[in-house]
Amino acid sequence: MKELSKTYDPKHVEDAWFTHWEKQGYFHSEPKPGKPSFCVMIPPPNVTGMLTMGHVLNNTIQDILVRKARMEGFETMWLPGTDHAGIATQTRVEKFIRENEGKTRHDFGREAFVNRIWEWKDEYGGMIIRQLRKLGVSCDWERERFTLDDGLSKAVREVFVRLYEKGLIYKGKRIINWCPVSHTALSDEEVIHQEKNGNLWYFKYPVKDEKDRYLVIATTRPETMLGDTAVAVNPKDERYTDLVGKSILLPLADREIPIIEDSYVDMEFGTGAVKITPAHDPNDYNIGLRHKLDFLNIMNEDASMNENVPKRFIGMDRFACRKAIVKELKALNLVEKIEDYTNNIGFSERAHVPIEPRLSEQWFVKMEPLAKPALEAVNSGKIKFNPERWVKTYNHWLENIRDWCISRQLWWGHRIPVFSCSDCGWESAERKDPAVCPACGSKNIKQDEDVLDTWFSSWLWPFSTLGWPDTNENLKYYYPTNDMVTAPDIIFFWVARMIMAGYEFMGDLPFKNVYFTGLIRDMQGRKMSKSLGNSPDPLDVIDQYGADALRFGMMLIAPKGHDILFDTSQIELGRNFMNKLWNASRFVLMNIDENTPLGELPDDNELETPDRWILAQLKNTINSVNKRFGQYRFNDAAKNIYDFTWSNFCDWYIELIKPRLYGEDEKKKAIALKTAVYVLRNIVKLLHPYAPFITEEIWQSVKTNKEPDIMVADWPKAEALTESKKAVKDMTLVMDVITAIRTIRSEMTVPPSKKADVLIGGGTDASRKVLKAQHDYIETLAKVSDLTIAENVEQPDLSSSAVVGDLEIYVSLAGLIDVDKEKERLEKDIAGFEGRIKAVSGKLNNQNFVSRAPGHVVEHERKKLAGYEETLSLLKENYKKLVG
RNA sequence: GGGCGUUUAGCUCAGUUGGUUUAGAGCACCUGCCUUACAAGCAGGGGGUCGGGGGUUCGAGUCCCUCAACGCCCACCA
Repeated sequence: MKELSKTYDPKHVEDAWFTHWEKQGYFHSEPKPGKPSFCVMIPPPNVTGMLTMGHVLNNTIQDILVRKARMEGFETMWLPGTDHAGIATQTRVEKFIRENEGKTRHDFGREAFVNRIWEWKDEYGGMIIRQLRKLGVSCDWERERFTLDDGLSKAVREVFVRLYEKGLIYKGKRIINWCPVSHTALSDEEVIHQEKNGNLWYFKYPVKDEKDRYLVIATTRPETMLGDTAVAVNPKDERYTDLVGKSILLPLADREIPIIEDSYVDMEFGTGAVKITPAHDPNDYNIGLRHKLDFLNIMNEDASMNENVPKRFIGMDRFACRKAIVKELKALNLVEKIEDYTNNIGFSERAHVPIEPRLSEQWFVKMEPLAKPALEAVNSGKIKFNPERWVKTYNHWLENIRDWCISRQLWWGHRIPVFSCSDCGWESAERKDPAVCPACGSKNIKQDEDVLDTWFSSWLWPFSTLGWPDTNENLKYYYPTNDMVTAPDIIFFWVARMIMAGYEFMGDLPFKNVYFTGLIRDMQGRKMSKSLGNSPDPLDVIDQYGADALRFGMMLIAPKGHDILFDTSQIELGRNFMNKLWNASRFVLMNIDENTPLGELPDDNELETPDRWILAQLKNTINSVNKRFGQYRFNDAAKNIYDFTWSNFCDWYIELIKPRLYGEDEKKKAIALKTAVYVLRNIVKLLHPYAPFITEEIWQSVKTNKEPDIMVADWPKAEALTESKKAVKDMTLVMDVITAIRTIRSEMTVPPSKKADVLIGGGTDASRKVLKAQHDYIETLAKVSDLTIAENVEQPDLSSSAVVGDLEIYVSLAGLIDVDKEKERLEKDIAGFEGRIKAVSGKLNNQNFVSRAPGHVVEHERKKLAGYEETLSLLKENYKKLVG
């Protein structure tokens, strides 16, 4: 027997087990040809990241999948790692250096600065991985990877060169999304569109050689007017036909620009005349191309005005310049009106400032050829999405895919492996840095300055982490992986691209299932964010309630694929459950000794009805849990385990076996104990994926010496158990009777200390036989002093009555009966059954129902009605007796 | 402008292919209990007609249409 504290204290348990598991090597996996594998790749968190509730949800789900697979006998490998997160990390370290040393990255130069980031990474990076361990996640920690480590860098380079050689990577001068804070290009996916209240300014542009004639244009971005190189109208717009071909004298800039026609222009919007700024707007850029306009760049990298604008504006920030321009135009009486206007503004995902469309030379991946097999894989069901509805989103993006801007003007990342020769003009992507120009032998070669988008390494994650491009055992054994668990907000960034890369480079799918989690929000439905301060620190929650409670509580409130409104108080449910389980275990352990056989089921003929009942319920629970897992319904499976443990095992079964445990009959006691231990062993196994620590702790006390730790033990088998339909039916009756007596006692406020005499009459020979056989349980659980069960019983004078089916129950209440209360009770019951009878007979009186509904449904309703009527008549009889 | 999701008890949510009771759970609430596993607990109770409207069906919270509210995603109208 083991001494256990009255309240479960996770702190004393969790870290120790994690250390133990790691020491035992349970986390590690090696290919075992012949044995089925189960592999999950962690979505690598940013190396700068800290653990959030979102990570808790995501990684708990992965750990549940992985731990269950491990127990089911798969060779299970969950590969952890971090992402170098180009912009986020570089920005972070720049800030660090600025704050600590007052320097900028330019004070160091590229190489020294990158070295500083590596130093920073070694010291502060990957915090999140250490935090994840507190959660108990069972990653193969020996296989931790980093998107910028040597192996992955090799994969990135190989992929770049292959795509380059295939003609799928090209360099082009385009309008791209420019982040004026990070000074780099961004992909379309890194731009967040937000509706903002702004203005629509109507400016009067003077027409050249036409006195007092103006063309009024509407704009949301006055500052770009300094870069206008045309004004466009729709060719069908008769209002302006006579102006086409004429020129505008652009105010402030004092330039002459043409008035052109283009069908892109919407006649309905604004004035139907549009200022064209080809270097600062994607649409204007296209018009500029069509009409061979000048591309006048008027901004610096930080979105301040450059030397292409009149002197007084040079150096101004774009928004300051906007104000200045409006002011000057107003002074010139060239502002016709200003309207309120709501428009969509693109913000930089990382720096949270409006992006600036900028014309620059960048590298792109041609995506369309890659999209085809990726679309096919998901639509044919080879790769399954859970929930399935995300397929639509996925398809829409892939069907309208645009080329991917992969170059970033940063220092932290994989440098683009393109080299060029300044002597002969040779340029090529190379697997190895060339020493001299392969074309002319010159030493004047240099590498492209840019680095690659972070996602250019992430999209290779499922196979680059396994050693690709080198063929090896790991790749052969673990690829394709099984489940990918991620949030839907990176379906484009990552999921779609991984599928494309999987097919392009491995010729096969990267994973078989994708599970999209919901987002964690606060109780007001707001996203959790640092600035709102509404994101609890998971480590605090773990400290307060324990990792198991956090994991289980989180899973209980996380329905499949839906957002979660999270509040820390909800974790109390998890904590309470852990404590409940702990105490149930304590109870069992207090009663067993060294001689109690563990893991054995008593002989079938020795079992009593409650034993058969709990084992049948256990069977149902195992089956149901397995089914829910198959559907990725982790919350439902958690609920199954919770209900079985709390309601069936604790509330009923433990109470039911107390008479045997406290009785004199050693054999009966042993059978009850064996069964209880058996059930408890299965409970902790079922719960282990959710709550690894407490289940391991309890398991140690109920496992045999030969059995391994729970983390590597066998998953419960439902086949080992029988359905025992009769036992379930009988116990249901017994429990109903007990509940009915308890209800009377409670409503009549009989003190728990006071036992009452109970008479049960009516029913069938069979049902009375069942009750007689189980009378001990009724007496104990309903606190009955004298129990009489007979076909005909006489209602005692001072008693309260209830009806269970066709059984009448009388609880003797001498001195406690309150006639008014009793009347009220019976009236309520009678009304209840009258309501039911009305509903059912309504159905049965409907000829259409009787003739058209399936026979078994009608039959069922008939049986219901008969039962209700019997109950009702008994209730009425009792009521009559009561009121005289 | 397109697409998606949500709307069930005071709160947070279940309700899987339409037919087991008059729709369930946790929290909150009310009553009674420190009953030797557990007061982070035990026993009992009250509370919703399932966003509005229409339809299909013998039968709908569960399918269809429509309206409304909230939320999310995508989209180059200045």
